[in-house]
Amino acid sequence: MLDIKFVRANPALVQEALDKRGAKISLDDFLAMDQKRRAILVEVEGLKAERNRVSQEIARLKKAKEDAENLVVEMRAVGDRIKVLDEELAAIEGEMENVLYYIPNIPHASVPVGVSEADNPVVRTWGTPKPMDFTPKPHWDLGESLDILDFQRGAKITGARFTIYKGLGARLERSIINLMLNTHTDRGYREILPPFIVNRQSMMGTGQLPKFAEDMFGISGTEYFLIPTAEVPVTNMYGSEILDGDQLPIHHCAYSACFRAEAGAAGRDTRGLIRQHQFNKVELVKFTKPEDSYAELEKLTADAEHILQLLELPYRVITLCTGDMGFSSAKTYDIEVWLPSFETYREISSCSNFEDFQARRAGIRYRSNPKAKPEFVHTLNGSGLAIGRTVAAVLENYQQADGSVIVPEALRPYMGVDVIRPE
RNA sequence: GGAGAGAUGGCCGAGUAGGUCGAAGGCGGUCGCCUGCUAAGCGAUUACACGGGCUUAAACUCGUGUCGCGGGUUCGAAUCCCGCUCUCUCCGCCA
Repeated sequence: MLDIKFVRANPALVQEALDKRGAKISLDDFLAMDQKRRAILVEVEGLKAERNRVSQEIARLKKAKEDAENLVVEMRAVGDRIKVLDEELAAIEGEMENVLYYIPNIPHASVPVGVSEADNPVVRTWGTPKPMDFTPKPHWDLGESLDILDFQRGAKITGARFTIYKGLGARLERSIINLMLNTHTDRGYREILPPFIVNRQSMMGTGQLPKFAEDMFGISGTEYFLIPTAEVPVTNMYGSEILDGDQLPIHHCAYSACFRAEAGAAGRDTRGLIRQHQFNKVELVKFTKPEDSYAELEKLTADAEHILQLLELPYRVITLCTGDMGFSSAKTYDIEVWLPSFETYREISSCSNFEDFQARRAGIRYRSNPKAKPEFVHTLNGSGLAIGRTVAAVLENYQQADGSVIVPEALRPYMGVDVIRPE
């Protein structure tokens, strides 16, 4: 959510930012509502001030056993008028809030202007795909022939885009989770295991709601939602709090299952682990002072990359252009891992600086010193990494001509085996 | 799930036969004083949001709102009424 004072003071700048994003929102109506709101506020507050003053006068008169009936009658009328104005005010504030909640973040000045993923520049590339003297199989074929992934039965017990991991497949998923959590905690992130279900307010806080309700799994009969990412519970942990400046930066890592309805994505990546309604992810979340957030974004991205380096998986980093960025983000790097069967790089992590966009929605503030006024923190997060896609990348990049898969060095202590063969 | 108790400022804790209470007192914090150092002591100060005025801005100042959340009664609500949420205790159930 943007600062209404900032919007008021810089309407042209905000409008330009919205246009660059391709957001079809006009601020004119909003600014007109803002003006009306303040006019009503001035009137109603004046009336309330009068009522407060006269009410004290009534108290004084009654104590002195004098007649106050005239004033009471007068204030009754004032009270009626206040009630009417308060209702008008609530209506207009509701409308404004509704607009404000649907306005995306303003892109950082360093974000390239563009309309689609085709305009995302590559920042750097790490590693080179291993040459293969055979045709690489897609991970779903490998998973099925090794009997470690079961898409058929996953669909039977739940539905499409739900997968069962078996044997060393389950072990691989768990090993990757542990490798990531151990690595990140060693590098200064405090581990969190959050609830996988959150309330509506948390979903508002990080920006999934109200705009993207159709992408979420809500729990019928309740106001609860399955989390689409650990970002939601972990970021909202400090909602409505004022932190001490010396607590910052806060670095958290968190494993969670993630649940996404992604109604609009049907038809893409229908096979394999790439696009599931339920997947596992280790998330990195940071709370920083505003002046540090962009340096922290670089470090966070590097921490996510570090996992791919440990696994020796080739990847590249791209900057999302203005037209391709997520709703809440001010700047996003995507990390894309090489998938041989796709003959391309696919997203495995998304690292974003939200600046104060989420902090304002969720009410996460800090004091730079004990006497300072509270300011909004900056929040950042990134996948560190998506587990299912990492499994896919490991299977595909480490496959051999005979259909077996070599276990990457870094995972062997967790896996207990060097090679995955049909059992 | 059933029964009961509770929710006040950073923390503890007063305040309910409605009236000058944003809220006593204590602790903690900050600033100043004092003091070989430390400890102790003395004084002052110490919520947040929104809006008006002033201003480049801040500071300042005025006002409004906030005593879990939302609504109601009333000239006036921390105090009365209704709904909700959360916490605690006991019972039941349960991994």
